[in-house]
Amino acid sequence: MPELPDVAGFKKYIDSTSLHQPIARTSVLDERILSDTSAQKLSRTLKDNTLEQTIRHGKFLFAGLERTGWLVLHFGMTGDLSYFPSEQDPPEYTKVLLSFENGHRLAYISRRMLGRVTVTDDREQFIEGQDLGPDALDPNFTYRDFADILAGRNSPIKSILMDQSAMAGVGNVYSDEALFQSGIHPEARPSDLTEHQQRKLFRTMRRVLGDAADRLGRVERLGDDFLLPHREEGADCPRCGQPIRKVTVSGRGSYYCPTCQPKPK
DNA sequence: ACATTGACCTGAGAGC
DNA sequence: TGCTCTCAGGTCAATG
Repeated sequence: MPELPDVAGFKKYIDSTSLHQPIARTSVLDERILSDTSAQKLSRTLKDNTLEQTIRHGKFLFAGLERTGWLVLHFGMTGDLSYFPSEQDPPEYTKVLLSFENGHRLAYISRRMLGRVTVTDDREQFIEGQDLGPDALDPNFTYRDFADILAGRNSPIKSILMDQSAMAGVGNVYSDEALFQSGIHPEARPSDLTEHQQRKLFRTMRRVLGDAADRLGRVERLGDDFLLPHREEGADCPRCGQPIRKVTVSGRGSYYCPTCQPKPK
C-alpha cells in the first residue's frame, strides 16, 4: 500500500543504492506496466544514462537522468524495489529491470499491475498533467491552502484527504491514521468540522506523514498510539481500548474508533 | 465543477 | 487437497 511515507522509503532506497551508475540495459518483463512509453523508448532513454537524483511528489517518484528527463515510478498498491547482484535471480513479479554496469540490478516489482513506469522530459508538466495537488508534506502547502480545499467540498473528509488532485500522497491507511489521531470521524463533512478541528487535522496529518516517512527508512516502529497496527475490526483502540470498527467510505475499508472519533450530528 | 460508483489488476486467505 | 469466492486499494472512466 505505498503511500507518501512508503514512497519516501523508496526514495531513500534508490538514493543509497542506484545513483550515478551507468545503466547498461533495461528489460521490460511486462509492457502493461508502462504508460505513455514503450519498452523500446524506455530502454533507449536509459541506456548509458545514470540516475542523478530523486524527487518525490505525492506517491510518484521521479529519478532525474544525467541526460535530460526523468524516470517516473508509481507503485500502485503492491509496488516495491530491489537492488541486488546480477548473478541472483530477479525477485518474483519483477516488471522492469535496470542492469547497471557495476554488476548490480534494480528491479521494479509489482504484483497486481497497479503501478506505472514511464519517462518524462518535464517533471512539472507531468505533475500538472496528472492533475496532482501539492505534495501533502510540501512546506509551501499551508493550513490556508488546506482550509480553502475543504471549504469548496462536501464529500466525506476521508475522500478529500485521499483525493490526489486536492493534495498528493495520502492514501487509505494514512487518511485513517490522520483522522484517528485527530479524533475525527472519516465520514464527517468539512461543514461538520470547527476551525479548530480543521487546524488540528492539518497539523496531525503532517506530523503523521512526516513521522512515518522518517521511520520507514529504518525499522518500522511507529508510536504506540498509532492506529496502523490495529487495522482490524474488533481490535483494541490504542487510545481507549474500545473495539475498532470498520466502515466503507468512498468504496474503501476505513477503520476508526467510535469512541475517539464520534460521528457528527 | 463536484460527488459517487464500479472496473481494472491478481494474489492471499477464507470457506466448503 | 482443490475449487470458488471475496477482498485488498490507487487510479480512472463513467454516471449522476
